[in-house]
Amino acid sequence: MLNPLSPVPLYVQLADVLATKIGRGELQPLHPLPSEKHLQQEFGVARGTARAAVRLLRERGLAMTVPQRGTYVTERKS
Amino acid sequence: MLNPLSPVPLYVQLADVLATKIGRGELQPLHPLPSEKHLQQEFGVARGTARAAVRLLRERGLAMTVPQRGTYVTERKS
DNA sequence: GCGGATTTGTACGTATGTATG
DNA sequence: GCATACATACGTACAAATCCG
Repeated sequence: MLNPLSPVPLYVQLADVLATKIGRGELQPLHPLPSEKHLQQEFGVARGTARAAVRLLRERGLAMTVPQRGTYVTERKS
Repeated sequence: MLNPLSPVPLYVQLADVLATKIGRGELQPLHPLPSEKHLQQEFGVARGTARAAVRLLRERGLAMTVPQRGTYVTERKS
């Protein structure tokens, strides 16, 4: 899935993977993203890396996080 | 300086301390902020905590970071 | 209401890479 | 070549809020 040898940081690669899934509709608006723990296990990264990827998605406006609840795909125009 | 028992996270407290110094003019626009290592030592926090504080300052528009150079106080309109 | 599981938040430490001076 | 400084990535631990049985 992710390439540790790429100059593109793992957390960026992971965010891109998730963003692509959102774009494809595999992850739908108002539905939860996989939890940090799930992302760790699925992609074999550390939690900090998974968190950084989710943070990037938030900064891109693709997701929003509710503390102690989870992170949800943002409802989007277009 | 910082209060570990406060409900306010250390990295927020640290960002506030730096923001106050900027506001007072103790840290001036276009001048460098203390390095992450310096912040660690001066405030007795881990590097991740110092980084989080600097990140918060960037998000607040108070500072900008140049990789491998340092973080600089942002030039501000009053 | 209680207890356990889940999930995010904070904080620590360490190591390595890369660019700058 | 060496020191500095930020970037990435790993790991660990505990806290706090939520959810569910």
